[in-house]
Amino acid sequence: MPELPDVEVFRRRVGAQGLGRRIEAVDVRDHKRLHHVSAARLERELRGHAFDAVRRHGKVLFLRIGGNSHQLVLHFGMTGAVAFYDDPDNEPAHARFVLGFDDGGRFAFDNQRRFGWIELADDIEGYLAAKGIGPDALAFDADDLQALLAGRRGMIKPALMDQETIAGIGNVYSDEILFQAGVRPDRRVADLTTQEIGTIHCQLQRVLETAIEHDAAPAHMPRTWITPHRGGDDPCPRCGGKLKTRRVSGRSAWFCPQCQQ
DNA sequence: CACGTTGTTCTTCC
DNA sequence: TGGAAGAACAACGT
Repeated sequence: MPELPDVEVFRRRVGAQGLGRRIEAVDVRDHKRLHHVSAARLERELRGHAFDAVRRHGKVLFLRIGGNSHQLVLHFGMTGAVAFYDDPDNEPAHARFVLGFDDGGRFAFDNQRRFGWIELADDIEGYLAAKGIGPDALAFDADDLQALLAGRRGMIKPALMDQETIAGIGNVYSDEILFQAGVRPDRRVADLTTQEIGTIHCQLQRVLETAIEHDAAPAHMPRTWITPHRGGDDPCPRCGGKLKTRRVSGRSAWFCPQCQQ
């Protein structure tokens, strides 16, 4: 489920392998992935150009098209990745959008469950403003978080997941942040102390940065994390007690009732 | 085969 | 009132 760490890994992949390569073929395999842009327009804007910059904001990836300075916008929904490959046999199984470079290499937007989308934007700031997407989760301090959460009446987990409040955190990492911070997902934001919000901010940074260092692969996360134990009968990695799951705001939250208050 | 997963949209509710 | 939460939706592999 591509959240901020996953998309950051994709950003680095594009930065390392996707810049400066001239695009000569544009292959839209699934037209329903295109939002507010036709395949013809996309082909016209991409062909003959190369990406010259790549940025991430929250869960959204922006590839700047050199020459016209438009942004190719990628959102992955709940599944997906970007892939570079030379041998067509190495194409990912669910490539919905494929670019061919003039050096023979290819780029694929892989999106098994087709909840992702592709757009074209004039500029990043305008796109984020139009979508109402809030500040990136790695771009603010504890005081900012305090301000972002001020006046909220709901629970902390959905607040962390609200992309208009904070961009980049989804179901899995919100649980991990709250587990590390020792705060239950269903705690009311209004009842949190300044110190608890400070702890949440600290863990938010640490969890996301650590996840990026581990290539956002759940199996590679520290054993002291709850993420690798989601969905199973594993005991709490911290106290050995029984983990609990509960629907919070329509999502399954996993937490430890002993370690989290 | 019901489930789980995301963002969006609509509805319900305090 | 309006902010939150919930339900439905779109897709598909397990």
